[in-house]
Order: sequence, then structure tokens, then C-alpha cells
Amino acid sequence: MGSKDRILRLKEETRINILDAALQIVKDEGWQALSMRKIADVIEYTAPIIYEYFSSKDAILLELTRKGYLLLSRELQEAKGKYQLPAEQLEAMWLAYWNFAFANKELYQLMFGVSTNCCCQLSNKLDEADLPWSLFTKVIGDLMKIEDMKSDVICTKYYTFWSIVHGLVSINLLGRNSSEDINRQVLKDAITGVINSITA
Amino acid sequence: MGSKDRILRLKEETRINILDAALQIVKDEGWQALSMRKIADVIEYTAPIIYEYFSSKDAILLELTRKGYLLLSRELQEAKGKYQLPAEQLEAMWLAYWNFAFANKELYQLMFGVSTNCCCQLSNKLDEADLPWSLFTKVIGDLMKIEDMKSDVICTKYYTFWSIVHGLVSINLLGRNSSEDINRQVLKDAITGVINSITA
DNA sequence: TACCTTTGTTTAACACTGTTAAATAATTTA
DNA sequence: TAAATTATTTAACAGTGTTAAACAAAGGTA
Repeated sequence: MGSKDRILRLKEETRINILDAALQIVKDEGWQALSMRKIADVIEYTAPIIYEYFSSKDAILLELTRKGYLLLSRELQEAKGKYQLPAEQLEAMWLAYWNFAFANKELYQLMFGVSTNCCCQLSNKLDEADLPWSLFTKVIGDLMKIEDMKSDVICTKYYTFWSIVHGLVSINLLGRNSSEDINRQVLKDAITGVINSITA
Repeated sequence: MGSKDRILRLKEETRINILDAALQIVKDEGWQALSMRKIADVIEYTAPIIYEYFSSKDAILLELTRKGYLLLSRELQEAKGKYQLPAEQLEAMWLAYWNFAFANKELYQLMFGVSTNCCCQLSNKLDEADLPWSLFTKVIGDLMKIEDMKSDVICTKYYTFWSIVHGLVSINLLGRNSSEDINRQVLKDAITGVINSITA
């Protein structure tokens, strides 16, 4: 009875097709363009068929998230394998993490909730968005005793600060609750660390 | 002709009411629950009225974003005002930033694209999500010569790494393009910095 | 082959979304 | 009071995720 197997294989194939189609649509047109009917179009079925394979749209996204984590893990492992010393391994791994994020931008957004959701493009052109930036760079300039506010050095330091604080914030907002203590610790350590690296 | 003024004042008031209603709905039911008709319900009008005040839903979000930046800026300025030394000012400001994020979670999400959008709650319960974590903590444990993988020290270091890398990644994914050079610089600096702080 | 049952697939519908045009109600102006 | 202007709503469009019912195709059994 190989026919049963053949059918199972076909079913597995359209399951994969659904996931592939979803990701392709997102890559081509962005997250907000993803719809069940569009997926159905690509796999040349009608929308309700998808519910034979996934219980909801969220289930599809969850499966893509899972694939994302597996892919990331593979690349981390591979990066680690290239070195012997832990310090070197660690650096290579974070670089691999970095590269994964940009090579698989859509998956990364899904996994870690970085949304170009609503009006993030717009808010780039928002004058008010520059206010915090100018406040910070001014003080950093004071600290470094540099006049030129747009100096690359200030910019770099600012990004270092911002990255670590924003990273910590968003990790927490997304509900990956590490303990309150650890957060405070990380925050304080990081801030004083960067400040020291400036004044030293 | 004070009646014109009165009408203008009323119009300004419903404009504010719309923004308030939107934010309240989001605070109560989350971003995904926000709809024009729901806003209309709260301000006791029908949906099309809103388009007399805002050209689109995105325009409402943009206005909220603007308010968010202004509020954040105010608090940064206030924090700065409490100290004289730049180093102290800087620390106070980043702490204010941190506090703003959690006190105004919804606004922060809007401003910086931290979405609890799709399946971020779900992905917490995803086994695969622990894979990268265990890979990293293992190496950090090696580096620190600590056996106990769940040690708080390792956890702290891991969060420090993750925060800065994730922060830098998401800032870039959201299109706040700083130059490629600066990014690489920040990334390398930060990683080696934390590694040094471990081995030292 | 003929029938019945199971499986696969589609059509139609529901309740919702943002948004717009037309119709109606209220108010101001002449 | 009548006309004109403004305020507000109703109805509609095209889209969304999702479900139930209708239909088509295949398989098994007699």
C-alpha cells in the first residue's frame, strides 16, 4: 500500500509549501501583506484548505518562528565549531547571531518582535524623534569634552548606550522575564561600563 | 464672535479625546484590539467622524508617537537637571529612559517597534527558543570556568551580550540607518568589552 | 459495474477591519 | 422663514481570519 505513503508525502509537501509561500510573501511584500488568501493563491488552492494543515494563521507564524530558532541554533553551533578558545567562540557566535538577523530579517522580526508594524517608517521623519538623540549626544559630548556634536565618536558611544538599554527593555517588554535584580544589575553594569570606557 | 472659538475648542477637545481613547484601548486590550470603530464607541461618535480629525489610523498612531517622544524628552531633561557632572547626568538619563519604557509601555512599543504582535507570547513556550540560550550560556560558562549553567552570573553576562546585540540589530532593522562602519564598531567594541570584563 | 463511504476541495457566509461617498440631520446665515 | 453650510450617520466597498455547508473525487465493497 505505497499509495498511502505517497499521499502522506504529498500532504507533507503542501505543508512545506504553505510555510514557504508565507515566508516568500513576507519577503516580497512585508508582514502586513501576509494573508491566508494570498498564501492560498501561491500554493494554488483556496484559503480553507490551509486550515487542514494549520489551525490558524498564528500557527503558521509559530511554525516559522520554530524554524527560525532551529536555523539560528545551527549557525551558532557552526560558528562555535570554528574555534577552540571560549573567548573566540563567543565572539564568533555573536557575529553569527548578527549575521543571521540580517540574512533572515523577516524571521528575526518574527522571533524577537521587531515590528515595522505601524508607523515606524513614518516616525523616522518625525522631528521629535531627534530630541532624545540630541539630549544624549550633548551630554556625551560634555563628558568626552568634544565640541562637535556630530562627531562619529559621540555617535558610536550613543549607539552603544542605546543598543544595550533598548535591547534590555525590549527583551523585557516581550515578556522574557528574567528577574528584576538581574535586569537592574545588567543595566547598571552596562551604563557604568560604557561611561568608564569614555572617561578612562 | 466667541462661538467660533467655542467650536474650535470643542474640535480640539474631541481631537484629544480620540488620542486618549486610542491609548486607553491599547492599554486595556492591547495594540491588536485597536480599531477605528472602537475609538468611535468610546468618544460616542461613529467611525467616519474620526477622519475629520485624522487622515488615517496611521496618522493617529503617528500623533501618539510624537507625544511619546515629547514625554520622553521631558523626562530626560528633568533627570539631567538633577545633576551637574556629565557622568552622573548620563546615568540618570538612561535610568529615566528605562523607567519611561515601563511606565509607558504602549508608547514605547509604538515608538521603537517592540511588538507583541503575532506570536511572541506563544514563542515563549517554544522549546526551540531555549536552544540559542543554552548554546551561549554553555560557552560563557566555559569562559568563566563555572560549572553551574544556571548561575546568575552567567545569566547576567548573557543578558548583557544579548541586550546589546539585539538592541543594535533591532535599531538597524527599524531603519534608523547609522553607517555600517559605526555598527561594526559598536558591535565589536561591545562584545570584546564584555568578554574582557569576564576574563579580567 | 453500481453503490456507499470517505476524503479532498470549493463556495458562501459571518463578523470583523480601514476607508469613502452619499444621505440625512442640525445649525448658521441671509 | 428659506437657503446654505456644517455636522453626523448610514451604507457600501474591498479586504481580513475563520467556519459550515455544498460539492466533487476517489476508494472500498458487493
